[in-house]
Amino acid sequence: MLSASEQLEIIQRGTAEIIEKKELGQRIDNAIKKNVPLRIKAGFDPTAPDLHLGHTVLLQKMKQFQDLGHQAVFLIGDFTGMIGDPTGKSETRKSLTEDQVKENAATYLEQVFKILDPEKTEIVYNSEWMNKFTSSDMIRLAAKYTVARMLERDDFQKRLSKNLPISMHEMFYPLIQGYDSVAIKSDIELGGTDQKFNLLVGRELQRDYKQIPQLILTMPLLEGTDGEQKMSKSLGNAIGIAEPPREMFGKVMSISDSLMWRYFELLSDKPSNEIADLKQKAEMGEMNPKNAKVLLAKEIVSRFHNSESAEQAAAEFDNVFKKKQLPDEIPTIPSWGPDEMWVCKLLVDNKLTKSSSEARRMVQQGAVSVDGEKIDDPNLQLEGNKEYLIKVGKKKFLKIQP
RNA sequence: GGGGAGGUUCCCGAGUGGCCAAAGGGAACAGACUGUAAAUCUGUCGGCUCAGCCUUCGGAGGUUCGAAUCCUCCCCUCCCCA
Repeated sequence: MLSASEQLEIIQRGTAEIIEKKELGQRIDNAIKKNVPLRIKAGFDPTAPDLHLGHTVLLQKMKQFQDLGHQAVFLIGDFTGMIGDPTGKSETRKSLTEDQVKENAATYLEQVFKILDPEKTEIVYNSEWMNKFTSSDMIRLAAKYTVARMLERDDFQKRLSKNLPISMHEMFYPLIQGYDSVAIKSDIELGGTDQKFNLLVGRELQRDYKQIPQLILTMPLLEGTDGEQKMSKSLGNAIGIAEPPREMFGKVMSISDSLMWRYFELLSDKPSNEIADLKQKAEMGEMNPKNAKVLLAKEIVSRFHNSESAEQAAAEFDNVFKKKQLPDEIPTIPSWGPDEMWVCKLLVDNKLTKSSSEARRMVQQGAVSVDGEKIDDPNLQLEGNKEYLIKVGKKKFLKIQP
C-alpha cells in the first residue's frame, strides 16, 4: 500500500472539492495503520440505461481508490430512481417503473465494469433497505431535516422563484440518498459538484445515527457535446461508453476546440504537463487543434474498445470527412423489387429521415444524393432491381443491392 | 376552505371569432465556408406521393357558416389569504 501522502496526491487530482480535506489524510493514515480499507460510496440512479463519459469521471476516481486498496461500494439507486433526483432539474422528473429500473440496472453494471474491477467492487441496491422502510421510519427520517434547509437548495430556489412546482416526494430524495450512507456506513462519498447538497445530507444523517460522518469528494461536471449543459442522455449531448468506436470517435471530433481541453482535463490519463504542452502548441499555431482532438478521441475509444478499433475509426473518419470517400461499412439493403420506388418513401422506410415531409425538405435543400449526384426533385422515382448509393446529409449512407 | 392568475407546436413565448399550421427567440436539421471545430451567411423546422389535403393550441362536450380564441363540465400548475 502506498503511503498516506502518496495516496492523498492521487486522490486529490482533478477533484473540485473535498470536505473535510484535513480529515482525509488522517482517515487514510488510519486505514493504513489498522489495515481497514475505507468504504468509498458512489451512487447511480438507473434512470437511463446507458452510462456516458460524464459518469466515467466519477468512476475513474473510484477506480483510483480501488487501486489504492480501498473498498469501492457501488450503489444502484433502484429505489431512489423511482423518485428521480431533483438536482439541477427545473422540473419534476418522471418517475420510473420498477421494471424499467431493474432493466436499466442490469445494463449498468456491465458497463461499470469496463472501468471498475468487478472482483473488488461491492454492489448494493438501495431497495434492499428502503423497501423495508415503514411509513413511520420514513416520517422519522423526514423529521431529521427542516423544510427551510431543504429549500435552501439552489434548484428548489429557482423553481420557487419561477413559480414552478416542487412535489413533496422530491424532498425525500436527498434524505434517502443520505440514509444510504448510513446503511452502508460509507467513509467517503463521491459525486459531481451538483451533488454537494445531497452528499452533505448524508453527513448529517450519519451524525444523527451516531456514525462518523462521511467525507465528501466532488468531481467537476463534464459538459456534453454541445459544450453548454452537463452531459446527459436526456439532453441528447452525451457520448455513451457502449457506443461503437466510429460513433464515439465522431462525437468526440464534433466537440468545440475549447471544450476539447476540458475533456482532456477530466477524461484523459495523460499527465497534466503533457496536456498543457499540447494546448500551448495548438495556441501557438504549431499544431492543428484538430490533431490534438484526434489524440483525445483515440484515447477515449481505446479505453472502451481497443487501440485497433481506435486507429480504424480515425482512419475512416479521415476517409469520409476529409477525403470525402465512403465509409468502410455502409448499411446495405436488398432492392425492393422490379417496381419503381419513390425516393422519399425509401428514406423514411430506412430511417434516414423521420417523415416523408422531412425527406422532401432534405431533397429540396440539396442534402440528398443518389450515386454521388445531388437530386432536387422530391418526386423522383427510382427504378427497381438496381444498385444505388444514397447519401443524406453528411453522415447518413445507404446502399441498395439488387 | 376562500380569492386570483395560468396550461399554445422540442423549449421559451405572442396570439381574445375568419387574413392561423399559429409572430418572435432558442434548440435542432440542411446548404455554403471549414478542421463533421468555432464564427458567419442562407434555408427548413406538424403530417400526407405536398401548387392541394388532413390533424393540432390541457381533456371532454357545446355555440357558430367558421373556435387556439366564446360557453359548460373536468384535469393540472402557480400566487395570496386561512
